[in-house]
Amino acid sequence: MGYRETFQKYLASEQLKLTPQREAILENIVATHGHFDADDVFFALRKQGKRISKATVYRTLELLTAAGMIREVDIGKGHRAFEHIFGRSHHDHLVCTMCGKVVEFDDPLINELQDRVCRRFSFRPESHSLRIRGRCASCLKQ
Amino acid sequence: MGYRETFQKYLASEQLKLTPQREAILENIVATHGHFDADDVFFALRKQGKRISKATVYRTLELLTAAGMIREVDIGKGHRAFEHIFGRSHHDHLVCTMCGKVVEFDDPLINELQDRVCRRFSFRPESHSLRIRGRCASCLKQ
DNA sequence: CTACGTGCAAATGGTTTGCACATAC
DNA sequence: GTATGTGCAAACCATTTGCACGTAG
Repeated sequence: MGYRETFQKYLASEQLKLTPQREAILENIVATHGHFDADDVFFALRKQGKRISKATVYRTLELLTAAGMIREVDIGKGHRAFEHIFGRSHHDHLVCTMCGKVVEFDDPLINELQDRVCRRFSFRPESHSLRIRGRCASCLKQ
Repeated sequence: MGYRETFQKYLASEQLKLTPQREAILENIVATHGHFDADDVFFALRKQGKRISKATVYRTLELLTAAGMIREVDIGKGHRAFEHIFGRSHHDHLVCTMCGKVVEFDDPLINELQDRVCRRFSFRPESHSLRIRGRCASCLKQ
């Protein structure tokens, strides 16, 4: 099932409507590699000449999160950033403290750890977010 | 070396002064178990009858972070939270998505994972923050 | 038709800043 | 004495909200 259908289905299930704005925001997000924030989406659509407001962008990001189509990531900035989830496997982030470069990685050890910790404290795991900070190779050279 | 000395030493090294406000903030923080934010510190000191402003609290939290005496933690709220580091070993957080309860844990696997990932991408690790979200035992019962 | 959605502008709320006065060193 | 620090109020800035108008279903 494509992302348009997924969104459409979610909207229908909540008695919500599919509007040109919501479609445009979704298309923009799917085309985005890596992270984005509300401003990115807003300005990208404005540049395309779309009629859109920031309020709508914020409201739609909320919907897409609820629909499980995007997820909030914390890279450690002052404002919220997201990434889309379609066809993307789980991953965590490695962030360079000098240049800000973000590398995505996936290591099975994290699941083992998550399960072990949850067992220990009788939690039922839902998700995790791991951010490793360090200095990347090229910054180390300087 | 006690925390007062550590702070004093840091301040001196930066040509900064030790003021009653900075002392009071530090004392309050050290006495705090778990997480706190700027407001917590501000109101606690006001309640003690101390003369203090939020601006000073924010400025001092900045200093204490730079001094490596407190660290910002992200529990996933809309605002910044901190925890003090004195005599506390490293740990990560398990957060209940229903009641908000936060459990601290430490599992050596995380270091292994951090090293492995950093080796793979040629980073020099500095720190990490891991947050596992799930449902705690008592919320599961309901 | 009518409930839901939108843009706009104003409100929010945590955090930061400019400034005149106060004070640690 | 003088550089630094403080409180206050105003400024900031991302995000949220109220409202009158627009529109998908």
